[in-house]
Amino acid sequence: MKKPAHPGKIKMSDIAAALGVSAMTVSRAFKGDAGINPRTRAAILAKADELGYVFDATAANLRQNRSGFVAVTVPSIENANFSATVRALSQGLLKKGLQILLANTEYDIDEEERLIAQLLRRNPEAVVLTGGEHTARTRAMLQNIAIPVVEIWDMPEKPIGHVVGFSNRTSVKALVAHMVKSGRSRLAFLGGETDADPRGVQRRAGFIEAMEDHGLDAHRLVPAGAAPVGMTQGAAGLDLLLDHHPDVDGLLCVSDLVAFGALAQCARRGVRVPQDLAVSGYGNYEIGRVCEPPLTTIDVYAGQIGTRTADLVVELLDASEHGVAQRHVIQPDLILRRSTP
Amino acid sequence: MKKPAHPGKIKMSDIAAALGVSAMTVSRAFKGDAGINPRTRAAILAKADELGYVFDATAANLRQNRSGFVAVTVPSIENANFSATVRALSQGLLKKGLQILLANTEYDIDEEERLIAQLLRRNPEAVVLTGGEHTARTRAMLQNIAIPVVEIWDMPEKPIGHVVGFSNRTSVKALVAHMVKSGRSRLAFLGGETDADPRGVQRRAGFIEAMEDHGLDAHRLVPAGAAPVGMTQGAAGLDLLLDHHPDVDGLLCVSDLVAFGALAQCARRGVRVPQDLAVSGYGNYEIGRVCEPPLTTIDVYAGQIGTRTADLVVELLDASEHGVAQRHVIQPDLILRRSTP
DNA sequence: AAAAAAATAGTTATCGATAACACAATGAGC
DNA sequence: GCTCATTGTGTTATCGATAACTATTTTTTT
Repeated sequence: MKKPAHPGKIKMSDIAAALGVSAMTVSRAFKGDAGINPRTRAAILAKADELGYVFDATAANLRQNRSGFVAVTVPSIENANFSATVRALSQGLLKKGLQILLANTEYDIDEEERLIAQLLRRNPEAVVLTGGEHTARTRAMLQNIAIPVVEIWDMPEKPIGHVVGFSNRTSVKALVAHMVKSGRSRLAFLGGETDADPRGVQRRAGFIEAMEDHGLDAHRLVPAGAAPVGMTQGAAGLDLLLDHHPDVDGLLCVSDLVAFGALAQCARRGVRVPQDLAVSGYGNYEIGRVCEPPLTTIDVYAGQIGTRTADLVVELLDASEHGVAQRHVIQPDLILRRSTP
Repeated sequence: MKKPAHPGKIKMSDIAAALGVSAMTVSRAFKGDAGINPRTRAAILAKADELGYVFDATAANLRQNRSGFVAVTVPSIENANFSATVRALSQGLLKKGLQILLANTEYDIDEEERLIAQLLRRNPEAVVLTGGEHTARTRAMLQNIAIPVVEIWDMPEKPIGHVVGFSNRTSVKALVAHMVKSGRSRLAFLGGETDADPRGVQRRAGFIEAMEDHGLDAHRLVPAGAAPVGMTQGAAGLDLLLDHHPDVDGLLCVSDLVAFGALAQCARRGVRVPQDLAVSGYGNYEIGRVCEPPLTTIDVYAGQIGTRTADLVVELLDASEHGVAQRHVIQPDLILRRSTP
């Protein structure tokens, strides 16, 4: 007689043996109430509790070919916008018993490729990618996969599957329009020059486009450094800006964090906002509401992206048939506050 | 003949059949180089790539009784301190091929209990809990479990297993001492009155204790509302403070976020910091470095907590024997900046 | 060249839960 | 009382990878 490979673990058959029923009956007791005598069921659950039984999802997953996992990648969970999305997504999926398998790409699509390869080994039921830029191998891995793929936070031209996002590029136009309308024309853009953050690049491109639409010159482009760019880079960026373009009268920043850094530096240098310099952020972070002056910004509804993605994933998993690729467009809103006139 | 339950999926035996070898040989090709001819191995990997084979970790996990998962709970991933810990933890574990299974408790220990029960079903190899307060059932579930349990971000009196943390209570004393030494004595504490955030409660308790140590009165306690408390609550809290305790000359806040909110409100009300009011934060968030004036704070080394926890978990998993419960104490540091004299 | 050791590959059984089917017991309808 | 539907439970095989063992080369040693 062979000894068991994993000794000591309590399994369904142990409960079954203790009660003189079959393992199948125990299995049924743990699922829906389908076809089991309530008394038997109660006895089984009581005994399971008594024995300290822990359901083994791994075995069930293998047999059923359903993992209950949704694979999710984000550039960095430390970014408040992304963590808001992940939290909402997580909450939405939890209601349906789905667990998130989260991976940080660190703003690197090669790392994303490696992580996705790892995640796929765990049989996720859907894949959610933040951003629309991926390596060729990533696309190949996901192109013909049998599970839903959702790209979020972006509006890729050739999406892999479904999309829940918005156009970073066009959303900037509202900011430029507002600045121009209120009399500013020598506008600058801070950030968005590093390929690692495609959303930043697109915002910058949107700035240039919008300026040209208004017949204005878009040469005031200030780099903020490698992603992730935060408040510190915003402060440094403002110094750069005033060095190179002292005539500037309006500044658009790639995010509220950068804008706040710039704002703080303005305070130190005695630059009055918005009188001397109008400043806008992007993303509607909490800080933009609280700082002085509060920041004009674009709300991209990070939480809503997560919620809608969760709804979409649930819908796709419920529908047995693969419908067409869906494209959910979130409409970002311009939030006017006192940092612009 | 029965049809397969999960049709279409490519498995090791398909690769084996295509090459005229056994499934076991394919399995060996995917693990370390142990005992397999390099040529055979190369052929197998090539064929696997050709067929688009994806390793099924679920099956391997079941057979080996190793999941490669570490279960982690945090109050909220949206808090920058916790997300820094999670990111560092994630990176440290990734090197050893371990994946994080993350759950947000939303500052609720009953929710934590439910989430842990779910997480345990997936056979995690270790459990990491943020905080040291748990329900009785949570403790029961984890007390006699065969895997390492680590509590972080706290210094519980009766830990479940291992600990990587610091004393929220005593770390506040350095702040009070600094304020007193620089001539402030009518100190207030903002936040930490809600049980949902035990770390905040402990910081507040530490404030009261420190005040008594200095022979000062600790009645200036201002509530900041339900967890999570952020910048918005800090701004509102400052108004409350000045209403009830207009004589205050030093303010300790439960976090840098709250402190920043208070700071912004000071700017609006014309309260000069630090001349009229010294302000300190807690946690050394990025904002405290960038705002004006920069915040005196306590650095609790959130990233380091994650890194050390990852190292500990890896060490515990490598050691076959269960050693004694370890207690890693992180030493928080006082960071002096211009928000205090 | 024979014996011993090492390298390589195959066989079988197993991890734990459950789908699919088979079967017994109970109740309804005539 | 007898058939038929319903409910509750048991049996067997299976998901895919791999540990443990056995068997076959190939290489090394004496």
